Amino acid sequence: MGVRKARAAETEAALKEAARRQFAERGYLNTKITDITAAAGRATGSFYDHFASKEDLLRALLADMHGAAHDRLASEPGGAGAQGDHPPHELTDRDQLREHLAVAWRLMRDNRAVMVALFESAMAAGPGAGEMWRRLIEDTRVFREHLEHLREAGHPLPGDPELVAAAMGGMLSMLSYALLDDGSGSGRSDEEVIDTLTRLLLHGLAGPGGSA
Amino acid sequence: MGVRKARAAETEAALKEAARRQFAERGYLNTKITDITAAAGRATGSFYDHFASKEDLLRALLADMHGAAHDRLASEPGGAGAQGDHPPHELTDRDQLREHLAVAWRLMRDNRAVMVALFESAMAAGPGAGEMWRRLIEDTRVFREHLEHLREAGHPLPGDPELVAAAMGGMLSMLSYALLDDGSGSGRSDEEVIDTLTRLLLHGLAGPGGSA
DNA sequence: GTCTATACACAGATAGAC
DNA sequence: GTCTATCTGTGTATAGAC
Repeated sequence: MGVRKARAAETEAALKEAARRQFAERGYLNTKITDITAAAGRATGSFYDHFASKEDLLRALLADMHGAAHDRLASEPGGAGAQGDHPPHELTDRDQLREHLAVAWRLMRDNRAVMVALFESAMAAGPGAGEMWRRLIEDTRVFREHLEHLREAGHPLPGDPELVAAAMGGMLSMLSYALLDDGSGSGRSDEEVIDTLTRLLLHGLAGPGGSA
Repeated sequence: MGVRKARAAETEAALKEAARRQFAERGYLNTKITDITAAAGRATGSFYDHFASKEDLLRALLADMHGAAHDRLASEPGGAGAQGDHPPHELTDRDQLREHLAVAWRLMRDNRAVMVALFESAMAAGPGAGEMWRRLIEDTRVFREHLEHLREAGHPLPGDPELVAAAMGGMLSMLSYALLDDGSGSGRSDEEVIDTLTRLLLHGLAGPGGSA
């Protein structure tokens, strides 16, 4: 790779990194192109040598995230890979439910900038487009599949798998957006949130016994 | 009231009504002042004779909503009024939980425009402001209070009342935003959603028996 | 590829006639 | 109070020198 290309790659990386920082702290909608270039120490015009628009940049960030996630999965010990179906699975098992929620929560935390951006982007499209529902369904595919397996195994569910999964996903994304701010007030630990959600989703408000 | 004032009131009402329609179908952020005036059959400039800004208009719509809600409560048979504390209450009772969820759901449905607008408005403020968390806490005050009563009565909860209430509220608002579109695809009835949420929140995924 | 300077589009808001 | 016409501010995107 030539020096010129290296420089270019460096600039592109700087822009992405700056964008991530800006999105996480000011939000996607509030961040202007000039905020990103300024934070990256580059000129405004340079932005367009790498990305066609803010939306295009977001797509790039999303691709990076997916790539990283894929790499991580591929190097896992168990190595189920990208298949997505891990065999013996019950979402009604406390530890396994907790693990699923923890994975989702950490994913959101570690990629907060992209999550925030996608969220705001979908929101700005407005309702009516049904964009929000589409994304919710898509992002909770894993939950839905687990629930369908449960149902096929004869376990009674609270409702249609797709709807239940969407409800769980909505709870997660809303909470993460609202309180996953860098040290924002609330001062709740990841553990507290995950434990609380696990208990709520496993046994509900009535508690384990169901005697009340 | 003179004819002139009546005309003015009429225009203001028309603007509000048009805004509600526009917000509900295109979203708050996407709706321009000119969209509202055009839909109301008025000139652009007239808008500012009644509202200082789009945000100001939203505040007015919110006030109207609160006013209507207050009136409705005051004319209720039981008539607990605006006090907010209805005595014998257990969120662990199926019918009472369902009723609470149904009330919240219907509120969101009937005031979809305002809900959407508030949601998008808070979102546009970006995270970091903690605005989303603040609103979530505020809007789930009733849930939180019920949960605190339960806790004081010795009932074990999934976690801190404020957090559990926020989780429930987040689930509700996210779902309502995503699928409470006027006849938008999904084709789920209010009853299905409310029943599903009731079951999920009452007994969780493990079901009533807790035997699994 | 990166910069500076600038054109362009658009939404918010105002001025002044009626 | 309502209208038409217009100004302004702001963010996106491009042009052209280096």
